[in-house]
Amino acid sequence: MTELPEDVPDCMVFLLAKAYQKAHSDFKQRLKPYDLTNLQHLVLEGLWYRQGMTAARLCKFLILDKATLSGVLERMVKAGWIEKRPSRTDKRQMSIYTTPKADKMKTALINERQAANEAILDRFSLEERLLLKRLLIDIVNT
Amino acid sequence: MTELPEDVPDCMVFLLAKAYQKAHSDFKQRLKPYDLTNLQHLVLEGLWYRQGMTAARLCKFLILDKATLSGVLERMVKAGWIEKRPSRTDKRQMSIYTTPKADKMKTALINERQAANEAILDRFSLEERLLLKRLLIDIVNT
DNA sequence: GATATATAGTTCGTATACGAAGGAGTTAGC
DNA sequence: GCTAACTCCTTCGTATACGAACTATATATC
Repeated sequence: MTELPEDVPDCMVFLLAKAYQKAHSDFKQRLKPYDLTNLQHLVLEGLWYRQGMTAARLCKFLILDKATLSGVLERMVKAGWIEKRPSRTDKRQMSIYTTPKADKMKTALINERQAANEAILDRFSLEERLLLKRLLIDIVNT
Repeated sequence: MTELPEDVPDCMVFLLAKAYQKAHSDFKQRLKPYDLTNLQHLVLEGLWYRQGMTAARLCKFLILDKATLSGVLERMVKAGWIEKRPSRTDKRQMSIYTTPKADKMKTALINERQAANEAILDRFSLEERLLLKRLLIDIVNT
Protein backbone atom coordinates (compact mmCIF):
# COMPACT_ATOMS: atom_id res chain seq x y z
CA MET A 1 0.00 0.00 0.00
CA THR A 2 1.16 3.51 -0.76
CA GLU A 3 2.38 5.64 2.12
CA LEU A 4 0.51 8.64 3.34
CA PRO A 5 1.81 11.98 2.09
CA GLU A 6 3.74 14.12 4.59
CA ASP A 7 0.80 16.46 5.05
CA VAL A 8 -1.71 13.77 5.96
CA PRO A 9 -5.23 15.09 5.57
CA ASP A 10 -6.55 16.01 8.99
CA CYS A 11 -9.61 13.84 8.54
CA MET A 12 -10.52 11.01 10.84
CA VAL A 13 -12.90 9.43 8.34
CA PHE A 14 -9.99 9.10 5.93
CA LEU A 15 -7.48 7.95 8.53
CA LEU A 16 -9.82 5.36 9.98
CA ALA A 17 -10.61 4.13 6.48
CA LYS A 18 -6.96 3.72 5.58
CA ALA A 19 -5.96 2.14 8.90
CA TYR A 20 -8.78 -0.34 8.45
CA GLN A 21 -7.83 -0.90 4.83
CA LYS A 22 -4.28 -1.75 5.89
CA ALA A 23 -5.28 -4.11 8.69
CA HIS A 24 -7.89 -5.74 6.48
CA SER A 25 -5.48 -6.25 3.63
CA ASP A 26 -2.83 -7.83 5.90
CA PHE A 27 -5.28 -10.22 7.47
CA LYS A 28 -6.68 -11.09 4.05
CA GLN A 29 -3.25 -12.33 2.99
CA ARG A 30 -3.00 -14.51 6.07
CA LEU A 31 -6.41 -16.06 5.40
CA LYS A 32 -5.77 -16.76 1.72
CA PRO A 33 -4.38 -20.28 2.27
CA TYR A 34 -7.57 -21.20 4.14
CA ASP A 35 -9.89 -19.97 1.41
CA LEU A 36 -11.65 -17.78 3.93
CA THR A 37 -12.46 -14.09 3.75
CA ASN A 38 -12.06 -11.78 6.73
CA LEU A 39 -15.77 -11.60 7.29
CA GLN A 40 -16.16 -15.35 7.05
CA HIS A 41 -13.43 -15.72 9.64
CA LEU A 42 -15.26 -13.30 11.87
CA VAL A 43 -18.44 -15.35 11.59
CA LEU A 44 -16.57 -18.48 12.67
CA GLU A 45 -15.09 -16.73 15.69
CA GLY A 46 -18.54 -15.46 16.59
CA LEU A 47 -19.95 -18.95 16.46
CA TRP A 48 -17.08 -20.39 18.48
CA TYR A 49 -17.89 -17.77 21.08
CA ARG A 50 -21.54 -18.81 21.11
CA GLN A 51 -22.58 -21.75 19.01
CA GLY A 52 -26.08 -21.85 17.52
CA MET A 53 -26.74 -18.11 17.33
CA THR A 54 -29.50 -17.05 14.98
CA ALA A 55 -28.59 -14.85 12.03
CA ALA A 56 -30.22 -11.85 13.70
CA ARG A 57 -28.20 -12.39 16.88
CA LEU A 58 -25.02 -12.78 14.87
CA CYS A 59 -25.78 -9.49 13.13
CA LYS A 60 -25.94 -7.69 16.45
CA PHE A 61 -22.87 -9.45 17.74
CA LEU A 62 -20.73 -8.62 14.73
CA ILE A 63 -22.38 -5.25 14.13
CA LEU A 64 -23.34 -5.77 10.52
CA ASP A 65 -26.34 -5.59 8.29
CA LYS A 66 -28.62 -8.59 7.90
CA ALA A 67 -28.53 -8.16 4.15
CA THR A 68 -24.75 -8.47 4.18
CA LEU A 69 -24.75 -11.46 6.51
CA SER A 70 -27.33 -13.29 4.44
CA GLY A 71 -25.02 -13.65 1.47
CA VAL A 72 -21.98 -14.43 3.60
CA LEU A 73 -23.78 -17.27 5.38
CA GLU A 74 -24.99 -18.70 2.10
CA ARG A 75 -21.45 -18.86 0.72
CA MET A 76 -20.15 -20.34 3.97
CA VAL A 77 -22.78 -23.09 3.89
CA LYS A 78 -21.87 -23.87 0.30
CA ALA A 79 -18.17 -24.05 1.24
CA GLY A 80 -18.95 -26.35 4.17
CA TRP A 81 -17.85 -24.04 7.01
CA ILE A 82 -21.21 -23.71 8.73
CA GLU A 83 -24.63 -25.30 8.92
CA LYS A 84 -28.03 -23.64 9.21
CA ARG A 85 -30.74 -25.44 11.14
CA PRO A 86 -34.27 -24.07 11.19
CA SER A 87 -35.62 -23.50 14.68
CA ARG A 88 -38.68 -25.52 15.66
CA THR A 89 -40.01 -23.04 18.17
CA ASP A 90 -39.87 -20.11 15.75
CA LYS A 91 -40.08 -21.03 12.12
CA ARG A 92 -38.67 -17.66 11.07
CA GLN A 93 -35.24 -18.16 12.56
CA MET A 94 -32.24 -20.26 11.65
CA SER A 95 -29.68 -21.42 14.21
CA ILE A 96 -26.15 -21.45 12.86
CA TYR A 97 -23.40 -23.89 13.78
CA THR A 98 -19.82 -24.44 12.71
CA THR A 99 -19.04 -27.74 10.96
CA PRO A 100 -16.26 -30.21 11.88
CA LYS A 101 -14.31 -28.87 8.88
CA ALA A 102 -14.27 -25.46 10.56
CA ASP A 103 -13.61 -26.78 14.04
CA LYS A 104 -10.56 -28.66 12.80
CA MET A 105 -9.04 -25.31 11.80
CA LYS A 106 -10.06 -23.48 14.97
CA THR A 107 -6.64 -23.31 16.66
CA ALA A 108 -4.84 -22.35 13.48
CA LEU A 109 -7.38 -19.67 12.60
CA ILE A 110 -7.37 -18.10 16.03
CA ASN A 111 -3.59 -18.08 15.90
CA GLU A 112 -3.71 -16.24 12.59
CA ARG A 113 -5.96 -13.60 14.06
CA GLN A 114 -3.71 -13.14 17.06
CA ALA A 115 -0.67 -12.90 14.81
CA ALA A 116 -2.39 -10.27 12.67
CA ASN A 117 -3.33 -8.39 15.81
CA GLU A 118 0.21 -8.53 17.11
CA ALA A 119 1.58 -7.37 13.76
CA ILE A 120 -0.53 -4.24 14.01
CA LEU A 121 0.28 -3.46 17.64
CA ASP A 122 3.88 -4.56 17.34
CA ARG A 123 5.58 -1.24 17.64
CA PHE A 124 3.28 0.31 20.24
CA SER A 125 3.89 0.45 23.96
CA LEU A 126 1.42 -1.06 26.37
CA GLU A 127 0.05 2.38 27.18
CA GLU A 128 -0.41 3.18 23.51
CA ARG A 129 -2.17 -0.13 22.88
CA LEU A 130 -4.61 0.40 25.71
CA LEU A 131 -5.31 3.97 24.73
CA LEU A 132 -5.80 3.10 21.06
CA LYS A 133 -8.22 0.35 21.97
CA ARG A 134 -10.12 2.63 24.34
CA LEU A 135 -10.38 5.45 21.81
CA LEU A 136 -11.60 3.13 19.06
CA ILE A 137 -14.21 1.59 21.33
CA ASP A 138 -15.30 5.10 22.26
CA ILE A 139 -15.74 5.99 18.61
CA VAL A 140 -17.83 2.89 17.95
CA ASN A 141 -20.03 3.31 20.98
CA THR A 142 -20.85 6.99 20.70
CA MET B 1 -25.38 1.02 15.15
CA THR B 2 -25.34 -1.63 17.84
CA GLU B 3 -23.01 -1.16 20.78
CA LEU B 4 -20.03 -3.36 21.36
CA PRO B 5 -20.51 -6.07 23.98
CA GLU B 6 -18.79 -5.55 27.34
CA ASP B 7 -16.09 -8.07 26.49
CA VAL B 8 -15.04 -6.44 23.26
CA PRO B 9 -13.04 -8.87 21.15
CA ASP B 10 -9.37 -8.05 21.56
CA CYS B 11 -8.91 -7.77 17.83
CA MET B 12 -7.63 -4.66 16.12
CA VAL B 13 -8.88 -5.75 12.71
CA PHE B 14 -12.40 -5.86 14.13
CA LEU B 15 -12.09 -2.65 16.13
CA LEU B 16 -10.65 -0.71 13.22
CA ALA B 17 -13.38 -2.08 10.96
CA LYS B 18 -16.14 -1.01 13.33
CA ALA B 19 -14.64 2.40 14.09
CA TYR B 20 -14.37 3.00 10.36
CA GLN B 21 -17.88 1.68 9.82
CA LYS B 22 -19.20 4.16 12.37
CA ALA B 23 -17.33 7.16 11.00
CA HIS B 24 -18.25 6.21 7.45
CA SER B 25 -21.92 5.81 8.28
CA ASP B 26 -22.09 9.19 10.03
CA PHE B 27 -20.41 11.01 7.19
CA LYS B 28 -22.64 9.23 4.70
CA GLN B 29 -25.70 10.74 6.37
CA ARG B 30 -24.19 14.21 6.14
CA LEU B 31 -23.48 13.78 2.44
CA LYS B 32 -26.92 12.43 1.55
CA PRO B 33 -28.42 15.86 0.77
CA TYR B 34 -25.64 16.49 -1.74
CA ASP B 35 -26.13 13.19 -3.58
CA LEU B 36 -22.49 12.40 -3.02
CA THR B 37 -20.91 9.27 -1.58
CA ASN B 38 -17.99 9.38 0.83
CA LEU B 39 -15.54 8.28 -1.79
CA GLN B 40 -16.84 10.79 -4.30
CA HIS B 41 -16.40 13.50 -1.69
CA LEU B 42 -12.85 12.32 -1.14
CA VAL B 43 -12.13 12.59 -4.85
CA LEU B 44 -13.36 16.17 -4.90
CA GLU B 45 -11.16 17.10 -1.95
CA GLY B 46 -8.22 15.47 -3.65
CA LEU B 47 -8.80 17.51 -6.78
CA TRP B 48 -9.24 20.72 -4.83
CA TYR B 49 -5.87 19.98 -3.26
CA ARG B 50 -4.30 19.49 -6.67
CA GLN B 51 -6.41 20.10 -9.75
CA GLY B 52 -5.79 18.10 -12.90
CA MET B 53 -4.28 14.98 -11.35
CA THR B 54 -4.30 11.88 -13.51
CA ALA B 55 -6.28 8.87 -12.35
CA ALA B 56 -3.07 7.05 -11.44
CA ARG B 57 -1.86 9.98 -9.34
CA LEU B 58 -5.22 10.25 -7.62
CA CYS B 59 -5.04 6.53 -6.79
CA LYS B 60 -1.74 7.03 -5.01
CA PHE B 61 -2.96 10.16 -3.28
CA LEU B 62 -6.14 8.58 -1.96
CA ILE B 63 -4.54 5.15 -1.47
CA LEU B 64 -7.04 3.16 -3.46
CA ASP B 65 -7.14 0.68 -6.27
CA LYS B 66 -7.28 1.90 -9.86
CA ALA B 67 -10.08 -0.54 -10.56
CA THR B 68 -12.16 1.04 -7.81
CA LEU B 69 -11.40 4.58 -8.89
CA SER B 70 -12.28 3.87 -12.51
CA GLY B 71 -15.94 3.25 -11.71
CA VAL B 72 -16.14 6.10 -9.22
CA LEU B 73 -14.82 8.60 -11.74
CA GLU B 74 -17.24 7.36 -14.37
CA ARG B 75 -20.22 7.94 -12.08
CA MET B 76 -18.88 11.35 -11.07
CA VAL B 77 -18.53 12.41 -14.69
CA LYS B 78 -22.07 11.26 -15.39
CA ALA B 79 -23.33 13.24 -12.37
CA GLY B 80 -21.43 16.33 -13.50
CA TRP B 81 -19.01 16.63 -10.57
CA ILE B 82 -15.81 16.17 -12.54
CA GLU B 83 -14.43 16.29 -16.05
CA LYS B 84 -11.86 14.01 -17.66
CA ARG B 85 -9.56 15.51 -20.27
CA PRO B 86 -7.20 13.26 -22.22
CA SER B 87 -3.59 14.35 -22.03
CA ARG B 88 -1.96 15.33 -25.30
CA THR B 89 1.58 14.45 -24.28
CA ASP B 90 0.67 10.95 -23.11
CA LYS B 91 -2.38 9.49 -24.75
CA ARG B 92 -2.76 6.89 -22.00
CA GLN B 93 -3.57 9.31 -19.23
CA MET B 94 -6.57 11.42 -18.33
CA SER B 95 -6.34 14.64 -16.36
CA ILE B 96 -9.23 15.14 -13.98
CA TYR B 97 -10.80 18.44 -12.99
CA THR B 98 -13.71 19.48 -10.81
CA THR B 99 -16.62 21.20 -12.55
CA PRO B 100 -18.23 24.53 -11.56
CA LYS B 101 -21.11 22.51 -10.09
CA ALA B 102 -18.63 20.94 -7.66
CA ASP B 103 -16.73 24.16 -6.97
CA LYS B 104 -19.95 25.89 -6.01
CA MET B 105 -20.35 23.38 -3.18
CA LYS B 106 -16.72 23.48 -2.09
CA THR B 107 -17.12 25.50 1.11
CA ALA B 108 -20.22 23.62 2.20
CA LEU B 109 -18.63 20.24 1.52
CA ILE B 110 -15.42 21.02 3.36
CA ASN B 111 -17.50 22.25 6.27
CA GLU B 112 -19.35 18.96 6.34
CA ARG B 113 -16.11 17.04 6.50
CA GLN B 114 -14.81 19.20 9.31
CA ALA B 115 -18.06 18.81 11.21
CA ALA B 116 -17.91 15.02 10.80
CA ASN B 117 -14.31 15.08 11.97
CA GLU B 118 -15.20 17.18 14.99
CA ALA B 119 -18.12 14.88 15.82
CA ILE B 120 -15.72 11.96 16.04
CA LEU B 121 -13.06 13.73 18.08
CA ASP B 122 -15.57 15.64 20.16
CA ARG B 123 -15.05 13.93 23.47
CA PHE B 124 -11.29 13.47 23.25
CA SER B 125 -8.67 15.71 24.80
CA LEU B 126 -6.03 17.36 22.67
CA GLU B 127 -3.48 14.77 23.76
CA GLU B 128 -5.81 11.94 22.88
CA ARG B 129 -6.54 13.41 19.47
CA LEU B 130 -2.88 13.77 18.63
CA LEU B 131 -2.02 10.32 19.85
CA LEU B 132 -4.93 8.71 18.00
CA LYS B 133 -3.90 10.42 14.82
CA ARG B 134 -0.28 9.42 15.25
CA LEU B 135 -1.12 5.79 15.98
CA LEU B 136 -3.43 5.51 12.99
CA ILE B 137 -0.83 7.04 10.68
CA ASP B 138 1.67 4.57 12.09
CA ILE B 139 -0.62 1.66 11.28
CA VAL B 140 -1.12 2.88 7.73
CA ASN B 141 2.54 3.52 7.04
CA THR B 142 4.03 0.33 8.44
C1' DG C 1 -59.52 -15.03 17.82
C1' DA C 2 -59.17 -11.52 14.18
C1' DT C 3 -56.33 -7.79 13.10
C1' DA C 4 -52.38 -4.60 13.58
C1' DT C 5 -47.73 -4.55 14.41
C1' DA C 6 -43.28 -6.36 14.84
C1' DT C 7 -39.49 -9.55 13.74
C1' DA C 8 -36.46 -13.10 10.86
C1' DG C 9 -34.54 -13.76 6.81
C1' DT C 10 -34.19 -13.06 1.60
C1' DT C 11 -33.80 -10.38 -2.53
C1' DC C 12 -32.77 -6.31 -5.26
C1' DG C 13 -30.23 -2.21 -6.44
C1' DT C 14 -26.18 0.52 -6.07
C1' DA C 15 -21.53 1.54 -4.51
C1' DT C 16 -17.29 0.28 -2.86
C1' DA C 17 -13.00 -2.84 -2.86
C1' DC C 18 -9.48 -5.28 -5.23
C1' DG C 19 -7.02 -9.18 -7.93
C1' DA C 20 -6.33 -10.42 -12.59
C1' DA C 21 -6.33 -9.89 -17.35
C1' DG C 22 -6.49 -7.08 -21.44
C1' DG C 23 -5.75 -3.10 -24.90
C1' DA C 24 -3.42 0.95 -26.07
C1' DG C 25 0.53 3.70 -25.56
C1' DT C 26 5.38 4.69 -23.87
C1' DT C 27 10.04 3.87 -22.53
C1' DA C 28 14.42 1.22 -22.09
C1' DG C 29 18.09 -1.43 -23.73
C1' DC C 30 20.53 -3.12 -27.15
C1' DG D 1 14.80 1.56 -34.52
C1' DC D 2 13.01 -2.74 -32.70
C1' DT D 3 11.51 -5.40 -29.26
C1' DA D 4 10.77 -6.21 -24.29
C1' DA D 5 9.15 -4.32 -20.39
C1' DC D 6 6.47 -1.08 -18.29
C1' DT D 7 2.51 2.14 -17.45
C1' DC D 8 -2.41 3.98 -17.80
C1' DC D 9 -6.83 2.86 -17.74
C1' DT D 10 -10.80 -0.34 -18.36
C1' DT D 11 -13.28 -4.60 -17.72
C1' DC D 12 -14.53 -8.78 -15.33
C1' DG D 13 -15.35 -11.59 -11.33
C1' DT D 14 -16.24 -12.00 -6.52
C1' DA D 15 -17.13 -10.26 -1.89
C1' DT D 16 -18.51 -6.90 1.11
C1' DA D 17 -21.86 -3.05 2.65
C1' DC D 18 -26.39 -1.37 3.37
C1' DG D 19 -31.16 0.80 2.37
C1' DA D 20 -35.59 -0.73 0.88
C1' DA D 21 -39.10 -3.81 -0.23
C1' DC D 22 -40.95 -8.40 0.40
C1' DT D 23 -42.51 -13.08 2.49
C1' DA D 24 -43.41 -15.73 6.29
C1' DT D 25 -44.15 -16.05 10.95
C1' DA D 26 -45.02 -14.31 15.84
C1' DT D 27 -46.88 -11.37 19.15
C1' DA D 28 -49.89 -7.86 21.08
C1' DT D 29 -54.20 -5.67 21.64
C1' DC D 30 -58.65 -5.37 21.92
